[in-house]
Formats: sequence, C-alpha cells, structure tokens
Amino acid sequence: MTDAPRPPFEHPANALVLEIFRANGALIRLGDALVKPLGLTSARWQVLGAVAQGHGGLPVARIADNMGLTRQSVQRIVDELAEAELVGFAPNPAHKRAKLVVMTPRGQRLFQRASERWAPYADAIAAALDPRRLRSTTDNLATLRGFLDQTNDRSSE
Amino acid sequence: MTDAPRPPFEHPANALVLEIFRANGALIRLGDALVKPLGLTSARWQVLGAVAQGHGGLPVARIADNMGLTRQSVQRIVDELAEAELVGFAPNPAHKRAKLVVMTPRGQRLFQRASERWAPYADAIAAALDPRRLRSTTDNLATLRGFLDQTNDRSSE
DNA sequence: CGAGATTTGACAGCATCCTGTCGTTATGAC
DNA sequence: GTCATAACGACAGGATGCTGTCAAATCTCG
Repeated sequence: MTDAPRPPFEHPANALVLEIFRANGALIRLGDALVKPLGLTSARWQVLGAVAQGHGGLPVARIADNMGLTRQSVQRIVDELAEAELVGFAPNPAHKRAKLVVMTPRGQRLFQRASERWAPYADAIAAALDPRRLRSTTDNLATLRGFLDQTNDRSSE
Repeated sequence: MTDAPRPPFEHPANALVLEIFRANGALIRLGDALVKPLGLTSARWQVLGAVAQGHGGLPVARIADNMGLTRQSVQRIVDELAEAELVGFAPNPAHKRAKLVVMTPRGQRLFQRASERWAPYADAIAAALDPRRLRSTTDNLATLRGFLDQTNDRSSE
C-alpha cells in the first residue's frame, strides 16, 4: 500500500481550502434561493447589506474593500440596484466624482424583508455550531484571510 | 444605547459567512496568480486536481459532485483541458456516453508543477494555523456545509 | 503653488458558475 | 420484457467577478 499516488492532497491545508470552496458555493446557492422571491440575488443582497452598514453612505470603492471585491464588480451591482431604485447617490463633500451610495426607503424595506428571511437560517447555523466553535471558526478564517491578503498584496507589487 | 439600528449583522453566523466569502475570494486570487505562469487558472487547476484524485478516471458528473459544482461548469473546463491535451477520455464500461476523464502525461506533469508551486503556501497556512486549529476549522466548515447542502437539497424538492 | 502619486469611477473584454431544457443511456419496478 | 425514473452529456443564456485601460479628482510633498 505504499504505491498509491499521493499528490499533496493529503496536506491538511488542502482539506481546509476545499471546504472553503464548497461552503462558499453552498452559501451562494442558499442565498440565491432565499432572496429570489424578493427579486434579489446573493450578490445584490450582499451589496445592499454593505450599503446598509455604511449608514452615512459610502463610495463604491469603500464598499468593495469591505467586501473583499474589486471596484468594478461592486460598481456594476450598485448601478443595477440604483436602476431598481433600491439605492441612490448622495453628493460626497470630500470628492466630486465619488458619490456616496445610500439606501432608498424602498431598499431599506427590501433589505429588512431579506433579513427576516435569513434570520432562521442564521439561527440554525448557530445551532449547528455552538458559539465557541462559531467564533473560533470565524477567527481562524480571519487569520487565514490575513495571510492570504498579505500574500496577494505582496505579489502585486 | 438601545437605539442603534441593528440589522442582523450582529449575528455571529453572519460574521462567519462574510469571512467565508472573503477567504474564498482571496484563495481564488492567490491560486490564479500562482498557476498563471503555467498557463492555468484556479478553476482549471482545481478540476485537474479532481481528475488526479480519481485515479481510475471519473465521469464529469462525479467530478462535479466531488467539487460541489454543477455538471455544466465542470464540463466546460474539462473540454478546455482536453483541448489543451491535459486530460483525455477513456471509454466507460458502465456507460456508453459518460466517458471517463483521465489525466494525460502532459496533464500529470503540469499538475505536478502546480503542486510544487503550491506546497510552500500550504505549509505557510499550516504554520499560521496550528494543526489543531486547522483541523477544527475544516471540521466546522464541513459541519456547516452539511447543513447547507441539506437545506439546499430540501428546497429543490 | 505645482508635479507626481493615489484614489475613484467608467468602459471593454474575459473567465467562471449558474439555471433551464433537451436527447441519450442505464437502472429499477412491475 | 416493458415502461417510468434517474443519471449523464450537450446546448443556450444569464449573473458574477476579474483584469486592463483611461480619465477625473484628490492628496502628498518639495
């Protein structure tokens, strides 16, 4: 049994990476199904959430940084959300072109409804992973992401 | 302090979900940069890895299941890999149309080179997260994914 | 105050993954 | 043995995210 070809799949880090990919996919699928009846998608819901967090309004580039995405990806979603009148643009006193993205009342109502739909699932996740595991998993992923971001930044220099 | 608008962002599960999204994005970016000099992308590398694991050859649908993706996504990548002669198709004794995807020698060599490039990063991850954390994080994500897959399957019935 | 660097938005093109639908092939119930 | 079901591949279309490039606005520093 020493002849089994053993590519570095045995490495513990690889198992983690594969689980992250699978969890990411499963979360997006769940999110899409969850907000589809509201006319939303996972991506739009996420951007809406990021806008909701920036109470005073944030430029697109800031939202992208918060989400770990590029400006272009977020810009496209924001434009679509603006088209649907779920978000609007407020003048930015600190930058003429970089207008602030703010929620419209309609956007707030829709986001509220999405949040209500999500709540039971969030609770179920918290039930499947007790508070200690939930927190340690989050912390460990944050540690991993810190390393990855650092590595990515370094290679782009 | 009871008036702060508090959408369910405070929920511990949400912090975990956001970290999974960010980690996923960072991993794909790192993977793309890592195998770009080899003429590969993250997705092709991943599919190549899945083919490498199925030593005897697997039909596309099986590979997709293993990766948590749809058949169509994997099929397109496999076709491109076949075009580049990195994988080939072997007849499937159990199914006339569902041919088995197998590595070509060239694919094996390329995957080997990608693995060698990845190894230092895998080690670095294992260094940033000690074995116990690495394993518990992987296990907890697997638990989460079990719940998510179950929920997704249920809603598609 | 002025030149270069940085940040931000706009536009174009591409890679990846999804859903929906159809025809072919295997499998299982009867 | 036959028919319904499931599994698999093929094809079309849409959604999301990325890179590359350029212009406008701001900031930094001498």
